[in-house]
Amino acid sequence: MAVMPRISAVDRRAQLLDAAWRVLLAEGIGGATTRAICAEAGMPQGAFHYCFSSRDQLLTEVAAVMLPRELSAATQAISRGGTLVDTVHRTLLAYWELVEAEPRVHQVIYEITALALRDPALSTPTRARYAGDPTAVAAVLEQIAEVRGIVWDRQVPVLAAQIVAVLDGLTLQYLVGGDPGAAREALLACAQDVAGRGRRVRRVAPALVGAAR
Amino acid sequence: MAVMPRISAVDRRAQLLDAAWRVLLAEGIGGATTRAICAEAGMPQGAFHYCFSSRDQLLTEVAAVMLPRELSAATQAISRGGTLVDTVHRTLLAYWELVEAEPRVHQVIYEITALALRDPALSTPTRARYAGDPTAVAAVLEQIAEVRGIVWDRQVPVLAAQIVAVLDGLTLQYLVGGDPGAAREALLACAQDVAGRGRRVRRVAPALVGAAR
DNA sequence: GTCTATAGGAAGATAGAC
DNA sequence: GTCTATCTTCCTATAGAC
Repeated sequence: MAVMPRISAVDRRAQLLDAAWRVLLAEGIGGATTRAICAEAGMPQGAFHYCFSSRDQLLTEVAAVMLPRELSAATQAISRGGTLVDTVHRTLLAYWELVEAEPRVHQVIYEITALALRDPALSTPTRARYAGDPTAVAAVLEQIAEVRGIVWDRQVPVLAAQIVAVLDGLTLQYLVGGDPGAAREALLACAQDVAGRGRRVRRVAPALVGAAR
Repeated sequence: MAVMPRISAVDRRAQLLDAAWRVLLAEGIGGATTRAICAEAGMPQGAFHYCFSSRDQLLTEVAAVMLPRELSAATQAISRGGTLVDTVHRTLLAYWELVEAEPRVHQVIYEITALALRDPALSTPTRARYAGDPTAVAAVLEQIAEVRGIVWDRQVPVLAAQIVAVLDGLTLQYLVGGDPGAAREALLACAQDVAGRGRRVRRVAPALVGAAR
């Protein structure tokens, strides 16, 4: 067995956070023991508590870093072309492709969420995520409205809550059932429903104002 | 310490399943150890493996019994009065009231679901639930269509998947955020969307015309 | 057939060596 | 300041007593 080189605690922290994420993806929360994480990081288990005061603290930090990454890619996918349905649909799909590309990431998010409901230490980053997602989606909706010259005829936070719920629910269905086709159909249907709530307000041509209603 | 009375294995099984459910509700999956369950059932831990071959087996049986109970109450709430939106809304609310009344039950369902994604033994009852819910919802939709004399202008399985996703997602949001108001608003919005997919095909009796739509 | 003492292992954490 | 041998605890499961 090789002799352990002396490594600063801050470096070890980074290595452990990295290793923890890999273990979480591969083994889930149940498998993310301090021993497994240290093994993945190539260091003895005892080193763990030199960097983190507890397993809980590490999980909390992992959650704080990883949970917010989820939506960022999807919220940049707003495009101008096509119908309103297309625009909404493409935005939803941008998120969905993240789910299909990395289902494990979302699986871990659910595991962390479930754990956070029992463990006060984890609840802060989790609550932040569940408060942040609807807010981010609401921002996207506002952006779409701005770009397309429409208003939503439903309270935007309610619309956002609905969308987040559908995405979360479909993700869960997909993780359990593994049928991406069903999810994509539901996603299109959702896009149609959402687009159905858009009302034109910006003048395109005077003649259209009356027809738009 | 009291002497243990001799009890048949089948009776102990029932007691353990009962106790397991209570422990699951109170402590979650993580706290549902064989020891905790036996303590709750008032029997020594060693008795456990006389009735179940493993902790996994007990959890599987609990899941098989408990998961299907969830929707049954909600699917009996179809009423005829009011608009189509009202009918759909009341049906969704019937389910939602179960969530608000017993959030812990749904929390445990998510925990079992998350565990099942890692543990093949638990996947059977869980998959059954995730396949069964959309089917049950689809049946309710067919029933509503029949009662109201409409057809859905979207594939019923897709509509059902959407509804189940919204309910699952809102439940998760509610468990994390604890805001029933937000969920109820989103539920009403969902009911409006669903009702928007109903197309009248049968002429309703004159007396009902005023009340309908 | 019913029950229990005990094995056997893995977890998180720490005291103290270098 | 960096690292590791060891402690305590709590788990599931079994071998064998009644």
